[in-house]
Amino acid sequence: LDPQLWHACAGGMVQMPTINSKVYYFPQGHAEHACGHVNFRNCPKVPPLIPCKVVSIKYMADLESDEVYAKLKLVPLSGCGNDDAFDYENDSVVAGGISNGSDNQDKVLSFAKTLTQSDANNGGGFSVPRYCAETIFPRLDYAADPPLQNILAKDVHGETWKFRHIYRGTPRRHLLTTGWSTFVNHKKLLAGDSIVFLRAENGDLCVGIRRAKKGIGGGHEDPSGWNPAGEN
Amino acid sequence: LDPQLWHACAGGMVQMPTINSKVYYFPQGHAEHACGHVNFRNCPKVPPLIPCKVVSIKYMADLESDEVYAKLKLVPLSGCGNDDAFDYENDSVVAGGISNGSDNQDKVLSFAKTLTQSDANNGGGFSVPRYCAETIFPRLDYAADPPLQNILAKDVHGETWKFRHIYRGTPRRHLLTTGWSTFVNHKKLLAGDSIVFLRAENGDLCVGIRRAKKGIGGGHEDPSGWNPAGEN
DNA sequence: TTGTCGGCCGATCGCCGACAA
DNA sequence: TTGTCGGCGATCGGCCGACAA
Repeated sequence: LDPQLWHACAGGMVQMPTINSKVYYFPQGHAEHACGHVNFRNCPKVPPLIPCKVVSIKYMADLESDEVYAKLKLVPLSGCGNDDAFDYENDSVVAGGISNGSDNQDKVLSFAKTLTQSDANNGGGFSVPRYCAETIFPRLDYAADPPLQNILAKDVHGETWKFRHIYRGTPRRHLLTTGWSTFVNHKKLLAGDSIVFLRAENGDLCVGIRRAKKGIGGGHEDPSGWNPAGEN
Repeated sequence: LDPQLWHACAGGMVQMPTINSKVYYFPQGHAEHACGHVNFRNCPKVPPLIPCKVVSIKYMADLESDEVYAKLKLVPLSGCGNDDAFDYENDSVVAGGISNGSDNQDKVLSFAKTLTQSDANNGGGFSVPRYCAETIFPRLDYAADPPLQNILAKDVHGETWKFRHIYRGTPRRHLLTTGWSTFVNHKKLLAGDSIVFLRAENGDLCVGIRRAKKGIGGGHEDPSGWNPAGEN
């Protein structure tokens, strides 16, 4: 999975350390994200935080939901629990290296839009914000009437999706029509979920999705749905 | 899962031992049905057959395919490998007890039909053989024009399916129309698969399915599709 | 600029009797 | 008796511009 697409799907709030950088591993924080309850009582020697070095990073995407996640391999920097051997004041910890996939962002453009009811209704298509159509999508021949093209986009699994991109209506607007509802149904998208379009360095168009936060009070989103992905 | 419905779905060729009856357990035969290869070389002491007593039987149905299977709990009758302690000549082994669910068959009627192309095509409904409609389905009021009724049938999971049963056409024939294609699509039925209707002792109508044999030369079926289930 | 709506057209679903095996 | 077919009417998917936020 392309790290650029991965970061575009994960959103600008997600930062990843670089290989060989130093980080803290928080066992309790990790345990809180486990599926089942993790009981530390039987192993009371677990320290609250463990200085580690990042050995490897695998950018992954769930096969069913397309949601992105990462596997990090961490190696403790000092002997177990011997915190004194580690320099807490060293800024290189945590700040040792951060990558949000935007190192060459001048070349990698991405855009995220939260789906409206009209986008998610199987009654029709997808309203493409002008910014997205003009900066991410392939150039449209505006001499045609109406201007239209077929666009191909690869998802996080490398699967290609085909959409009909048309510029029509009064006033004119960009729309995805044929192919869109197939995508919505197959990915089980609902109003509130987000879609990410990304133009890779090689010119390929990619598409990712970001599920709406479930649970209570999950994340405040800009209600305008204007989320240029990958920006701070 | 009702043993009567289970046997109707399994078909007349399937016989089950009764609880406490004596049977032979064939480890090699069992291994041949395992998903992966079972290697007996590391345990060469496994005898070719082991006399056992049937301790429990659970009638099951696969949650996805509706295919029926059973879990048997067997207890060896003698010390491991000491075959001499067992009376091979005793007819009670294997013949100790057989149940095919037809103990009170005079009350439990069932019928199986192999689906034709016309039945499985989502273009329409299901041609109900007269015998099935008249002996398994609820009585139809032939005074109406055309005679029709809604029938409810429980599948192996206890889920209820609704079908419109109508007697129409020239010449007259029994059909299932509304509700049938929903059932076919949900169960992913194909031409060649079989459907089983069963009238339980309490009068409830039940429906089961029997997938077509895959693989090479799998089972010769009566091409007429006439398979009164549960009969010898 | 773009979200929602009603109109409308074409495709598909599915009910029907005709006909024949 | 029942499997297959063509017809056809109802429903639905989905493309469209109008309109307003």
